Amino acid sequence: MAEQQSPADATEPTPEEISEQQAVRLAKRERLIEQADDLGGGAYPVSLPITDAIADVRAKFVGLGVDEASGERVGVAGRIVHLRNTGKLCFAALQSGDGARIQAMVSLAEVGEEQLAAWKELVDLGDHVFVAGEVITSRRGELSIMATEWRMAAKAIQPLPNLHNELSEETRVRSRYLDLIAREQARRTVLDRAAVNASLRRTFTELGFVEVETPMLQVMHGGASARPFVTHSNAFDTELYLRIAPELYLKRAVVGGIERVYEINRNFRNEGADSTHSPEFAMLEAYQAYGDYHSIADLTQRLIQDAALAVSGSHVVTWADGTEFDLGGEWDRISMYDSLSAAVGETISPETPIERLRELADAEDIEIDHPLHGKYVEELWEHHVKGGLERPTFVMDFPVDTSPLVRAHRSIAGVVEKWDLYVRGFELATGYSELVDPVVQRERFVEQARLAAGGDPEAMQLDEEFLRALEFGMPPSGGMGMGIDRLLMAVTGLGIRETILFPLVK
RNA sequence: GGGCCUGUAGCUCAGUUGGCAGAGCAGUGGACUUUUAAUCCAUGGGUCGUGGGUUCGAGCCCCACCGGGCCCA
Repeated sequence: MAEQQSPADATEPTPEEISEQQAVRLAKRERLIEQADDLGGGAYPVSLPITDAIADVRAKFVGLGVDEASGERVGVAGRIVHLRNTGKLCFAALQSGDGARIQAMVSLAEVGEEQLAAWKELVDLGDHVFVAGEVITSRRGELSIMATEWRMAAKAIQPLPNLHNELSEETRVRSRYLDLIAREQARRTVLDRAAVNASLRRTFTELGFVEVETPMLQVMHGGASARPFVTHSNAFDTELYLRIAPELYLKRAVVGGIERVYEINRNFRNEGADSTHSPEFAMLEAYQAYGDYHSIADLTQRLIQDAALAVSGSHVVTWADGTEFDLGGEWDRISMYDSLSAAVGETISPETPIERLRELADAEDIEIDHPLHGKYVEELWEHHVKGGLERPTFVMDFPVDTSPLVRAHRSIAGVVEKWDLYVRGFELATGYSELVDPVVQRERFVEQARLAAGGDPEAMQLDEEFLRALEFGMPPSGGMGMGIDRLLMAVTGLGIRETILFPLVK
């Protein structure tokens, strides 16, 4: 070709920056574009005469035998994940986004010398192509389309990874799009997550709950104990916080009369990031006026069981590694103090002196940071009871001094109406009978503010606006929070990095 | 925060005692009308994470930094 440097070359990567394979493919792209009229519309045609999805063709012709012709024509498009040619006959496996594959056959007899040569010269593994032709089966019985026409649908400039090896863990996470092309489980996880989200919303809707969206950028951060991300608003010339929880706004909604309210959205916590903690994570919170921690436990069990049903078709879910896990039936509700008492062989209650708790902790070499009664009880409980929980279990009635924003138990002194739900060994959700007395709430906030002033970066700020809302009267309510990523882990058995489509990576 | 492992071709990985940088797939040229990770012939491709150091000589040894992973706290 006599054509010299075109102006476009100036903006393209220099040869030093691209691999040999990219250079080859860029040249093929140029040819497709230059000879668009002869080559079916260039490298990136705007539309293609597709008649059927690959999966539909597979389903429709499932009964076709070996080396048979159906007599029916289709036009399909897909990414080439396998490519062979034998001189006058070429084979390609086309894969659609859902992973469905079909074989395309491009033969001299059907497309002619020119189109066959163009296919062999210009089509690479990884390209999206369109083929139209009769649905047949090959001599080996493979369902195929004997092309009478082919077109480039989207030319790939980067070579596809080798699909015969597993992608490295890092490539999977950093280049999830490749993971999705290569791995069925990656595709399934995306669908499972969507199914879980849809199921949650469906269940909430059936139960009369209203979905709202509350601020992600907040002037005050609150609703949880965690370090926030700080950002700056130019318009207000003030610092803003990315929310650590939606709680204080959802409660305002309840005050305003949205009596069954929930939000599914992202929270941000400026803390350690590792394989089980992501700085941003999807969270569900729900509040139910005239409910309490019992009714909200009922709700939580229903939400999770419905989600399991949506993903697995059963309350018995099958994890990625093949093990079955039963999320069905009524889940146990055990008391933290009672279960701890049974485990250590003596009665532990809110009246148990802290000295005795310290002795029990020392005997097990458990180190405690904050020497509160409740801290000892929770640590001892985790040590003695938590590991033995097999079935999903609500652990109820926590010590008051470690749960400052929860309503006191209606009949047991020193205990609050709070539960944690343990599934598969980790804390999946937490629920409360919400504290709605504005005077008590203010006292607890003041205490938190005192801790903050003392340098505790996780302590809550005193949210005067929230307290004012409470002073207008919030009905007695149950509330719960659940991590969506953890729910996915419980239902699918995957690790957290697998459940997040694009985890934060440096 | 501590310990251990890891980074080499587009992808997945080898690389011996410190002595010419390797394989499979992918690519390029050729043969082949039924392939399924086809086969056969020929062949190109490397800032060995980055920067220092030791050495006649460093992918390999030492130091620092960057990225990733595992265990512990």
